[in-house]
Amino acid sequence: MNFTVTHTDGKARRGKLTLPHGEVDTPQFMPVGTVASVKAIAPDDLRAAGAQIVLANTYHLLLRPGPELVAELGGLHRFMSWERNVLTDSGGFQVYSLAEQRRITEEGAVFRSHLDGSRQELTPERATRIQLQLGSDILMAFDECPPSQSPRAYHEESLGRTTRWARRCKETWLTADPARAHALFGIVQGGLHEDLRVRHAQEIAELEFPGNALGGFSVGESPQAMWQGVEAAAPLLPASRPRYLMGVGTPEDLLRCALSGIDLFDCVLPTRVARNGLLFTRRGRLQIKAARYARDSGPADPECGCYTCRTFSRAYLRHLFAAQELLAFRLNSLHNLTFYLDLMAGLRKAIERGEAQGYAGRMLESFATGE
RNA sequence: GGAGGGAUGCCCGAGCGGCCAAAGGGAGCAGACUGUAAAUCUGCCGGCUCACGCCUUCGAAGGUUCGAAUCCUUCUCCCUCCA
Repeated sequence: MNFTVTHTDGKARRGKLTLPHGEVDTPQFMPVGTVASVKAIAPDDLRAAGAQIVLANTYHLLLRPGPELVAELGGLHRFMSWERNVLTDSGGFQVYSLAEQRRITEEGAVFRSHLDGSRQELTPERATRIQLQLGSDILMAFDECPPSQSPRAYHEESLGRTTRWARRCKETWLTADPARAHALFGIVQGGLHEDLRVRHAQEIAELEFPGNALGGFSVGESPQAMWQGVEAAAPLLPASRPRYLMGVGTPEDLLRCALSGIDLFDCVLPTRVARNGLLFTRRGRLQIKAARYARDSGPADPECGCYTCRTFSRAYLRHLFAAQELLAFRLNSLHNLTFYLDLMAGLRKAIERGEAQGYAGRMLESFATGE
């Protein structure tokens, strides 16, 4: 893996990340394909939207279809017919999202499968090996992601463990992948406690991962608190390596956090809300199911060049959604992903020209106009 | 022609003397969604009112009762069976 920052503009960075399955221009957004599929979207659509890397999930693929099967069929890329890059989350987020059915020990986390109730265990070693089996381009360290409102004492306890887990992930990675064909990213936690973030960022930086991530944001705190936390934490991550803000966020979040020096983002938001009838546009959020669009012959976003906006009216998209037609999921998802990826592309250009602030400001203002 | 069953809010459908402006669905309307347990969830959904509350509703008309969607009478319409 190679990462080069080609331009900086304030704290914002324009970079190029070279991975086994192609280059990734940063700042970049990674669509989420948890179970080796970006819901409702085929690889053709992903390419058309401009995606360079997608995210998949260790926990989900462990349960089904199993890493051995994926490996047997040639790895994740071949299995899902996606020849560009894949980042896999370690299952650390499921430590948070499946809190009621899991137990954490020093060794790792024991889950109750949400599919069949069976007992599943993820340890740093196992999570790392599974990601290597999947053939991921970027593996994530196995971490614990506590809710932001957890007591400080809990965060402290958790951080120590996450660091020890990170060390174990690294050892497993270096042993199993001595050539470092796959990259492993460390994850910095610490909630909204700035001193804890500082401490943990140091611990993780010392392990010298090829890239680093901020975890534990957008897990219950206000957007303002998140922006502030990210602004403070981003500079703590080594400047020469990619910085990945996990699980964030809204278009506004991406702009603000990229200005703070974040290079990579992922979020289920654009695809999930697409399936619930919400479209992101340059004029803000558009509830496509709203009655006011029943006779609207215009495109969802007049400035968008995606297949959905080039081809269909708001009235038709509203009809598809109301009729629960499956095409609605694809068209809405394709649009939202295109919007996110275009937003990042625009920001990259702006950084190159030293106009990142202006670009972000104009976009944020535009989002607020509505319609 | 005879016997029985039924008519409830936009639709379907519970209710069978007071706790009923009336369960539950659906439709409609509005909103939420941030490393996906999500084609999920939440709220509103007779009228007036910010609200307390008031008004008008359960096929129609009349009656019984302190009180009726619920009981009685007549009428209208629908369904099933027999001829």
